[in-house]
Amino acid sequence: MTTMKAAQKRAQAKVEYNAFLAGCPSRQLLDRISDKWVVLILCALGGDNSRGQTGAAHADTPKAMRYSEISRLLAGVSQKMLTQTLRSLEHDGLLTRTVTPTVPVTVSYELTDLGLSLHHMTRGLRNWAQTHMAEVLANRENYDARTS
Amino acid sequence: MTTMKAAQKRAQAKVEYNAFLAGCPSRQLLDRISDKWVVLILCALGGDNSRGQTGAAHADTPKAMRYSEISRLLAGVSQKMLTQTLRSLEHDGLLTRTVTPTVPVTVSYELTDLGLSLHHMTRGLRNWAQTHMAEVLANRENYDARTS
DNA sequence: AGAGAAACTTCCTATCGGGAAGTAGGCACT
DNA sequence: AGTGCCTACTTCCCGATAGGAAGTTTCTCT
Repeated sequence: MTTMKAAQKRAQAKVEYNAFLAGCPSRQLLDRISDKWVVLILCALGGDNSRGQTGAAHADTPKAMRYSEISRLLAGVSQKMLTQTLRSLEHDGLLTRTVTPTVPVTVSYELTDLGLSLHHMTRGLRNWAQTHMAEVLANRENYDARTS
Repeated sequence: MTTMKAAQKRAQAKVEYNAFLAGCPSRQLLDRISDKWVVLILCALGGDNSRGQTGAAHADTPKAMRYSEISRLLAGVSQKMLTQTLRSLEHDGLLTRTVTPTVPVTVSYELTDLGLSLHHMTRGLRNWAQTHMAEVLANRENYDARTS
């Protein structure tokens, strides 16, 4: 990693990434995005906030949200994890952090195009969880009954 | 009404589950599937094993794999986590575990239809990680340069 | 008899997430 | 003037959890 320009390196490396390899950067990236808080934050910022509309694809209305808004929507997230996860997503360029020096300072977060592209995946995950919940529950009962 | 058909039940349940609520079962399910080992195992069993083909969608050839095969493919997974994760996926009905009493016992794992449907999501995640790796790397450099 | 192989299981420890309390800095009310 | 409250964090402590390594079981081959 010395004389090659970053852009060149990236272009060449694209073919080489394989998330199954422990040392591969794409594996680390996959590890990071395979995180419950990452998925939920992307869903929140991607606009599929309320319940319902789980099955059908509907227009995304990605919207900027304030720290406290996200905190309220993602019931159960600790402030520490929220801040930490938002920072890492900002670091990777998935969202932008904007500070407005209002009365009490206002910080808003918004998905970038890159973040939006990942949002398509996370929205799918959330929808899957909600639509197949009943099936999974049935399978669990079944399994527990068999192994009792 | 216990005579409700599964499809109906699912359709109704859809409206009720909301992964944003901390207590909702679908939230717990989302937490479980938003796990790096879950994603990688599903990718492995779903058939997109080798490197390459990062961008284009290609035919899945879900295949049964032995414990040791998975262990070898997912470099870096500990035996404990592999066993644990496979059990939880079996418990939820995403894959089947088959023991064949051969010379040294052979255990093979295979995706169920439910697991296969989730595989579509996880494959997307893996592809996303591999195709956008370069972009993320660039964003990180950028971020670090700005905040240095 | 002893080695070896597959698929775990158990134990120990390092790391990580959650809970709660503390911080900054500006306004607003008494 | 001082007390208190607001947002968006940061810090600290502790219990839960992931990882590494070694042990277990059962059978076969040498």
